[in-house]
Amino acid sequence: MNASKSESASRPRRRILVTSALPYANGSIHLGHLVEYIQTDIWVRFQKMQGHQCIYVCADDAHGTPIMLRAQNEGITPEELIARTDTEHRADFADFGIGFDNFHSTHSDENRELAEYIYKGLRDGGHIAVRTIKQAYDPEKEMFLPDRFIKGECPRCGAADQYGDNCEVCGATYSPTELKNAVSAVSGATPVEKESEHFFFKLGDFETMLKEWTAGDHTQPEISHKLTEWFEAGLQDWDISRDAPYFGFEIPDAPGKYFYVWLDAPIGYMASFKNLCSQREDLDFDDWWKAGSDCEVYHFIGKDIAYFHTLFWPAMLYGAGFRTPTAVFCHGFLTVNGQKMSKSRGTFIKARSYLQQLNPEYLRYYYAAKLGRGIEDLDLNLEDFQLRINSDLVGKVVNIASRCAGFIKKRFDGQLSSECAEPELYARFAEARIRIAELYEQREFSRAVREIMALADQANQYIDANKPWVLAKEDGKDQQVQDVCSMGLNLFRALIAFLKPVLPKMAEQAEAFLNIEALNWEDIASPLTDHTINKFKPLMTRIEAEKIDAMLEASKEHLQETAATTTAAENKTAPIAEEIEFDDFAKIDLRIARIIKAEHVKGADKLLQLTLDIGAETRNVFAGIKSAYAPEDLEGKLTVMVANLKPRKMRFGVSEGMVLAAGPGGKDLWILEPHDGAQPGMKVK
RNA sequence: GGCGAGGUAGCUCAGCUGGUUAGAGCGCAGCAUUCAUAAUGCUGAGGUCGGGAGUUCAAGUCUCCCCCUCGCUACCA
Repeated sequence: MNASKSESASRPRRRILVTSALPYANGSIHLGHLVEYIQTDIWVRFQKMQGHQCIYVCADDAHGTPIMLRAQNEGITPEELIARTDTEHRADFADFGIGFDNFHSTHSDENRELAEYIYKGLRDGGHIAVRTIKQAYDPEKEMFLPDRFIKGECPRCGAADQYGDNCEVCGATYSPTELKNAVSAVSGATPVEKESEHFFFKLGDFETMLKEWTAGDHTQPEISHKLTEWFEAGLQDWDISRDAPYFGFEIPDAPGKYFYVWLDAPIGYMASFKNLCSQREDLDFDDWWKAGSDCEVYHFIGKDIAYFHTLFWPAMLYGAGFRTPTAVFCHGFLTVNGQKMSKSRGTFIKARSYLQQLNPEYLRYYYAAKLGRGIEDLDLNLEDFQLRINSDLVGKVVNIASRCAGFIKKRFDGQLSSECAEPELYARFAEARIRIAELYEQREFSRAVREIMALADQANQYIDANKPWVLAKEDGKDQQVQDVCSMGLNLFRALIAFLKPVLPKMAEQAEAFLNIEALNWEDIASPLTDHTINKFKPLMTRIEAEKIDAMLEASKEHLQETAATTTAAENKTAPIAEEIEFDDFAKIDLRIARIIKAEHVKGADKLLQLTLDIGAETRNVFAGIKSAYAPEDLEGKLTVMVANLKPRKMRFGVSEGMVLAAGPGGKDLWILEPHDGAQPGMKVK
């Protein structure tokens, strides 16, 4: 013990600030978010166990148009909305054992001050440009509309209900002004074009600095490749202002202009830390954030927001005279059972839905068992999840304590042997702490877990080879029984310490069982001897398949509610088109068609090629319904087509008409099907 | 289409700069065991390493072509 303390004291104590990306205050935390928070939390807990000063901060990302509008829809203020979300987020994180040192909000005084300070620094440095741009404007609501709040018909394919930037049906990209019959998704009014002055951050000013920074091992190799690509494409000015009304911070000396949410979001990392500094004597904000600080700053993020964190963010900090991040660590996305999370399959699982059925530490372990330092996507295979937890944690690790504790408690009154029976075996475990620590440090959690489980196997093999249950029946073997079981418990203690960053709650229970102080990494250097333990209680129970099923089922139900509400909202925002004469309608020749063949189109993302029988002839039609239908599900079915639509040459061939479908797009798309009795070729009127 | 990341036993994944019969865990089969939350131990069966061609004495590992998956991006009524 003493030796280990001096050893740890001899290493320099690092000062490390760690962040996870800020969750948006407009929605619930789900299992995808948790990959990042769990990854970060494990790393932070590991650093703390090493004796370093490691500070983990986060905050809700509370600004922006979606939050403003959602609050309006609910008839509450944005402040009320974000306060409610804050409570929910904090509870979810706490229940998953995410141990933030501080969780703050971007809608805070600290963040306002810092955002203004950074902005002024950039402005005074000549890095802000002002230009007038044209933008869609809702005259009724009197606000500028982000692209995703404008809906209309796709200028190319005519699909209804498409967003302002691209068509989900045909994939066309365009500007919102090109949409036909465009309406504001906010009020239903027709948007008009209006000019406005916007502020731009001149990212290009920082090209040299950024190239140096990104070359300096601050990002993973995969991201560094991506950055090269971005540099080649050229660094564009970044639009950082939005016009009132907007929920955010007003820009200094620019009434009616607000910081774009993505400007003040990363500043929220600093703001949260600053808020913590105000509560703690031992932390000095400038010490950590001044240029050239020797403290370390790490951002854990998803690969989708790498651009913000590896270009905008370092440039902003540098331009305003602050230090830049030590490193930005990206991770991949979560898939469930090998596919993107899906609401209809019930695999879009909220943190709370999980917690209602399962122990959060199961998920922490499973993620740890699959996380590495790369940016590959991580798959939560639920069957594998169940088997893995039951086998590794319950069957191997916890079982070691379970099979030793009874002997020690009953026959030796909870007393461990005064000497370590197998010093060589213990030394193997003790020495492993160096290797495992290095793996944690490198964020190679999956490798660390593999090492730990290999040790757990050794512990079980040891017990099996020495068979205390046999010795216990023989006279005069008491000492051996005590020695073997004490040894087993010491190996268990080491395993628990190794797993503690991953399983903090189970570690705490194990510490109570072993009757010891909170374990630190170096405690593993020597075993427990002459020590009294407490009664053993099961530390973890097996996962039952029913729990997983219940979680999926609950997540499915959840979808139905949200689907109903969004459909209602869309009906409201899609007004009936202009009145027409019967003659206008009669021009359209609609026919019953039988889909005699349906197949994928090579190279097309959204199209299916249909061969339609309309009685007298067959037609070749391309339909943008691949996202909603599999070809084999369509063949043989009847539907309705526009038979006299002028043939259109497409990249993949000529389309001789179109089939009719309803729905917003994506998976939610339904083609029309006549009642039984209709025959191919019949006219629809 | 471009760029990036992948495609290794039923499942989840290791395999660094090319070098003995391709590995682990889980699952499966058989045996042993009963201290332990039916947990543990031993043994075993499973792979032409996405496909093809090439470089090499030697390729899962390098080169080229193709197929598939995921992401970003563009295009496609």
